Amino acid sequence: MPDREAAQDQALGAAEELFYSRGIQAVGMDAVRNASGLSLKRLYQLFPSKEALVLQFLNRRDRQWRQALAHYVDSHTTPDEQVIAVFEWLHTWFSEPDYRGCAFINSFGELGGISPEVAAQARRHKQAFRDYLVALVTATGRPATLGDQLVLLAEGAITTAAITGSPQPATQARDAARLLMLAYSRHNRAHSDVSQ
Amino acid sequence: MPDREAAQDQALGAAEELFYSRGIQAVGMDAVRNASGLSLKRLYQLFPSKEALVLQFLNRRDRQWRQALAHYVDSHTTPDEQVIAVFEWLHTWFSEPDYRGCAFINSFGELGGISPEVAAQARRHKQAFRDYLVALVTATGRPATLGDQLVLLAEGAITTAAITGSPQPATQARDAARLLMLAYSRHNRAHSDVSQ
DNA sequence: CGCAGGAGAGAACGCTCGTTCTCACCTTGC
DNA sequence: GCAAGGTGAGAACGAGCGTTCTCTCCTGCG
Repeated sequence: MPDREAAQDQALGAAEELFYSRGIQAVGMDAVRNASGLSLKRLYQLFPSKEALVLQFLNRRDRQWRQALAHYVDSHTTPDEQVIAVFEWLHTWFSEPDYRGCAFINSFGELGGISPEVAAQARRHKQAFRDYLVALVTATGRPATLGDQLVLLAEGAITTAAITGSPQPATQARDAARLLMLAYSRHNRAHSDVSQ
Repeated sequence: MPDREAAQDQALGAAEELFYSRGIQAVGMDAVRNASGLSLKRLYQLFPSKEALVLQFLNRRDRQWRQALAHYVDSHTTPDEQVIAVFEWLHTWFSEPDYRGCAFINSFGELGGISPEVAAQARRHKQAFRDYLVALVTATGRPATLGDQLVLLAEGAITTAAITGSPQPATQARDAARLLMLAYSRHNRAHSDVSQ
């Protein structure tokens, strides 16, 4: 049984590339077999079913995505810069040549209606991102409300960049984020009243 | 040949409900047959293939969605109110019991990687929404830049509401939109400088 | 009244998918 | 050296898909 962990990683790597670029249902286990170099038998002793492979793919993707984001944000020092860094990182992500949106939004759209596990995984991922961004925002002394608004800008940029094929939404979202941060800055806070 | 148009509408109505709630690939032509009450033979003489049915479904959905939005917006008078009305309408949409996000984002995630036609249809729909919102924004005397930012808020609200299952993102997006409109109002315009 | 033609219901076909099985082969411990 | 068990390659299987075909029935017109 040579290196179960390495084989799993190889399978998940191949599955990620295929699932992300073509969608999940359009990719058969034969394609994963060919791309990973593993035999079907080995694949099925590493993952009991395709659904298990899909869930582990989402799990791995969640870990890697959040880690890459946090790594970039950590390279910035002030809290305000760290919030803006999120949108800068989005821009580099959108610029990847085979960028095709958020794997969790895509999976939710494709399977969320028929697979509660996939829907739950998407929910967890988005919740984790929201918690992370809200923490960055509250570290600047601003309210969580702003964090939720910035989440919407980021999510909107993710799907708009995917469909238009341009990284520009990241810049637009960053500019809007700057304006909202200004609106919520200590100096302006007393004057802000957006209630009807 | 009794009423080809009515039969098409019946088929498209059934297809819409199934495709939207369960995804496209998960719905077979048999399911469309059962839901529409049409025979398979009739279905195939109305639409030459499943792909044609899918594209017409997206076409119809685009028309109906934009018409419903425009109808709600038109019931408001001032340009500023009309912009905000977009987010109010989103809230009522998100509150529908079987809301499951934007059919075009979902279709793009599921089939955009393997069907250029589906990807193009999603692009067209989002472009039309963007043009509409930008027109509403410029009618208030504010720049198109703001329109693009509000598009991101709306798109983010659409997916966040779908995944979390709550209509609350519409309210958060509306509040953020109000703040951005304030930031871009004539009074503040000279002082806004968000460049790095 | 008879018959041609189209419609409905669903069986059938070819294909692909997820999953399992076969079988020859290779390793490995005694 | 050899039995035993695990492996790889791919065939096989059952189910489900999109699509087409069959067959029966109904309809409407001469």
